[in-house]
Amino acid sequence: MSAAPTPLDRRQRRRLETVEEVLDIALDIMGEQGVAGLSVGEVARRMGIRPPSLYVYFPSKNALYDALFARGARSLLTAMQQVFASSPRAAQSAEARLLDLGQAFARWSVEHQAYSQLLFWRPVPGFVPSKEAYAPAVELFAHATQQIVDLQQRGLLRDDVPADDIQRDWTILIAGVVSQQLSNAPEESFADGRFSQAIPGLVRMFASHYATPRRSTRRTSHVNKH
Amino acid sequence: MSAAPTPLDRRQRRRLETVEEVLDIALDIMGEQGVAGLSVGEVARRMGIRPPSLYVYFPSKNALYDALFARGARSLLTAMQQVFASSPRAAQSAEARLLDLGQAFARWSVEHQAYSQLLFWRPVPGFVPSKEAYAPAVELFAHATQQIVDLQQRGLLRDDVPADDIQRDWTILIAGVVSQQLSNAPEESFADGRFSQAIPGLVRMFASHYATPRRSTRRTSHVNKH
DNA sequence: GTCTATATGACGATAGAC
DNA sequence: GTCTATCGTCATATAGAC
Repeated sequence: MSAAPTPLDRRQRRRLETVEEVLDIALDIMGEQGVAGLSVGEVARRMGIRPPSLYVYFPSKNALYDALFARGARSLLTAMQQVFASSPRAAQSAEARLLDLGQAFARWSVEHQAYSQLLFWRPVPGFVPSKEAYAPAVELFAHATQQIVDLQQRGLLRDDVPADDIQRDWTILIAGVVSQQLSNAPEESFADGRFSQAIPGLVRMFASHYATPRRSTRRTSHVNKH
Repeated sequence: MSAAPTPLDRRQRRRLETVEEVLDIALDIMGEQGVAGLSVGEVARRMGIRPPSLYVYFPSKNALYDALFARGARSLLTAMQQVFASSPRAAQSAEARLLDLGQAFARWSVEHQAYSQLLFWRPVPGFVPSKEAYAPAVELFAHATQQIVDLQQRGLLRDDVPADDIQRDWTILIAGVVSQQLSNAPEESFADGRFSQAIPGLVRMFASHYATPRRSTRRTSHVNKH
């Protein structure tokens, strides 16, 4: 649908290039001033044009935010799909698999902080992402659910707990790492970050907690969580 | 120092009342429009005065944010001190104690979302809280460290892992719950929230992971976390 | 078709009258 | 302590040059 086979003429190609340039510059500004610090005038200033000219490409500032949201969501989805596709059905433990997934997510978040804040928090008053911009995030969530189900079906995660519940706790864990790192140590790299370094230990804790119980082991109930 | 014994005269008392009214209204606006959506003009409008009149009480919009930050941090500290002081040295398990602490923190965060966003995230471009405004948060962090150390000294948490490391993982867990709830389900109450309801299970996982190991149990290493 | 020039109304902030 | 008047900047809209 969106991948139209019709070749783009010069004008359309030039227009797309300009749109990309606007988005690149907007991303720079958000990185410097904070997500809510983006201003249309500043984008125009850096491009050497007047603010009204930008309205040829984006009908409003929120439309610009929406394009940035869509771009960020696609970037994150692409980054995670690398991991989803890696070592398919390999004899990887739940812990190793979850570690790959969690680190990829946290790494992208730390290395794309402006996108992260726009995607995960609500920093811009009045801006709500459109359904189209949000679509890659929905797809990513579905892929992540499937990863949990896969691990359950391979007997690497307990299957007497709904995948949704495991995923909820998993997202809490990773969101916590990202939230703490971005809030308290945004200048630390992923490799050096105090909070990103906690991921292996946390994943080990998580994988142990949701491991398939050994047969005939009397376990403390997981039922009364609700 | 700050609790001056000098009685306030009428003028000073009236001034403080006005300051409190400004802060109350500002909090309302942040709740409706988002933290970055606060505007000096809107505060003045709701008070029935002109915007310049507010500059008698706050020299800038960021000073207003700073007062709100300080107020929020004091409110959170007070809420948590209720829990710190409760059942002192009681024969409470680590899990029960951590559950009380985590739920109190998350409850306050969910029930004071505007403060939470201001305190935990960075939604206002150019605003950095002053040292004085930040002080209650520093004190809260120190209290929380002491809670971990207490549990270690009472033999309820393993003491072969630095309290700082345990606290880091603990803050990640609670920050994750709060972050997910505020981002994805801000309208759900603490009691009904999909993410706040995950706290008991997560605390059980956490308390088990950091429980004092039974004697002569060969355990998977906690050392190679660094 | 894409830009410039220009205008409107809101914002944060300041100066000075009362 | 509150006001009016004012400034510079912002997002946004429109008219018209090329």
